[in-house]
Amino acid sequence: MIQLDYKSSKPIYEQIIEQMKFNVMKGYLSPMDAIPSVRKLALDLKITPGTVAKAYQELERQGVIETIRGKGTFIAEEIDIKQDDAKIQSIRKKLSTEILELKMMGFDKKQTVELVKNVYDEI
Amino acid sequence: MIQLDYKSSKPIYEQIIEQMKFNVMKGYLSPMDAIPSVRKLALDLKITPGTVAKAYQELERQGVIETIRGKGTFIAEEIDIKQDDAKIQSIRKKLSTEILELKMMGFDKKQTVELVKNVYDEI
Amino acid sequence: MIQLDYKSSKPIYEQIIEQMKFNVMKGYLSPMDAIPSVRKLALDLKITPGTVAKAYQELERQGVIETIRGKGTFIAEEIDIKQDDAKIQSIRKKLSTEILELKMMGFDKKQTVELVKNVYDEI
Amino acid sequence: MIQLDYKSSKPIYEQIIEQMKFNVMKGYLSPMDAIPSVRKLALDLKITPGTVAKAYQELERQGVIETIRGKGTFIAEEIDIKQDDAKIQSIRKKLSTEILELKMMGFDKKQTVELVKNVYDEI
DNA sequence: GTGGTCTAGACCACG
DNA sequence: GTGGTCTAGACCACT
Repeated sequence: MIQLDYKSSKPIYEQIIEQMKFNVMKGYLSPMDAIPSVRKLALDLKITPGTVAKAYQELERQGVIETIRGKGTFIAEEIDIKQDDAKIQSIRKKLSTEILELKMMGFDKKQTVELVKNVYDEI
Repeated sequence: MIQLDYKSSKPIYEQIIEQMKFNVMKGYLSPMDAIPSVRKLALDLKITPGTVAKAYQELERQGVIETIRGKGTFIAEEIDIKQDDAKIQSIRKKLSTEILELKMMGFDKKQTVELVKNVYDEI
Repeated sequence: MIQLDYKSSKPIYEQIIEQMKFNVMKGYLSPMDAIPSVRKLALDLKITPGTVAKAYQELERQGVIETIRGKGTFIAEEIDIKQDDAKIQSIRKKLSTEILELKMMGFDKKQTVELVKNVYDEI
Repeated sequence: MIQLDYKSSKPIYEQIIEQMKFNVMKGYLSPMDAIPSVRKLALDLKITPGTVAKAYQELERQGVIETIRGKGTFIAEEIDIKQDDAKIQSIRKKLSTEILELKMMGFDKKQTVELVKNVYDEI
């Protein structure tokens, strides 16, 4: 369900956040589905519960999951992350960094768009 | 020439690297052009020389700039960053993260490509 | 009669307490009225009896309801919660937290009082 | 600067968040002012750095403070917490709980408003 | 020196 | 059993 890359410089809790979103996007997880408890996922991934808890809290803050006290954690009924202008600007800036790298490697506009289309389809 | 965002989570030295590359890409800096010394740029940006040095080292490693002893630092004569497969994979992974965010906000393929095209043209 | 919000961070038993008080305040429940047994309310709300029992215990402690052995549970004949200074201080502290949030969002005194008046009238 | 109530059921990190906001609201802390480092405040309050860090991260997320890597943490230049409708509803619900308690104690509308005015002025 | 992340435990309220 | 909070350490990147 979640594959961690321990060598990556990306924090573990961010990897969990991203892959949980990916699983929802791909339909592997549907609204109201239960997700593993903090402790269980921690055991599975061989990390400490605190790290999983941090990921879950951020996912809840973003409206992707919902926790019910004493019951467990579930995919949110309605996931609609509103198009926050500030957030789009932030993503745009990050995209800019990656696209600059591609351009420096000689990618032209068409090649870049092609790559983005492929990546989009994978999600 | 370089605009730093101290509040950004992106390290200062990475901001310098990225903007130096951007300046080359836009033609603001051409091969053989002199760039400020470590000390001068550090003074201009009001940061410690160590941070600038770190950026220059990485830029030299990537073949973007060249240091000529006793003369100073210059934009490299021939900047050709080879299309390293490992690097493309790394960029692809980062792009994937950003595009996932867009998709969760409701961006469809066409909107995403449109955004990427705009970003590409800005560089 | 009681509407639970399982996603809320407010404990279920506290939600029961609050809404029972609300029903009394609004006149939906009058002194000597019978209220559902622990088991029945638990069934209705699809929660465990223990949670309902905890709510009833606290309501009885506060003098809002009374249990008559063999007869059932009823709204208290005389509900008069005395103006305990310690309790007022406690409420004042909680109010302060919420009003601080409003003030940070730009609410001036008049707007804040207006909001409070509206809330008061709803109860 | 910060006074913790260790007996309170309110989490320590929330107490820090609230009091930091209070200090800003009262003008005890102004934009660009440095606030104690995570470690220093932890030492002062005799708690672990992790708890302070959690408070600071939430304050940053709310736009009250800004961290500059390797430099420290500062009150944000422009604190303007936007009037999020969802947030106002949430505060309204909490206010409702407190006002219900007051009403049960016999507070009439005028007394309630008076109390709120006093609390507002204290902030 | 700074904050960010993570570990390996613990206790608590809730259901 | 669930998540929430806290402790007491550690290592890391950045400045």
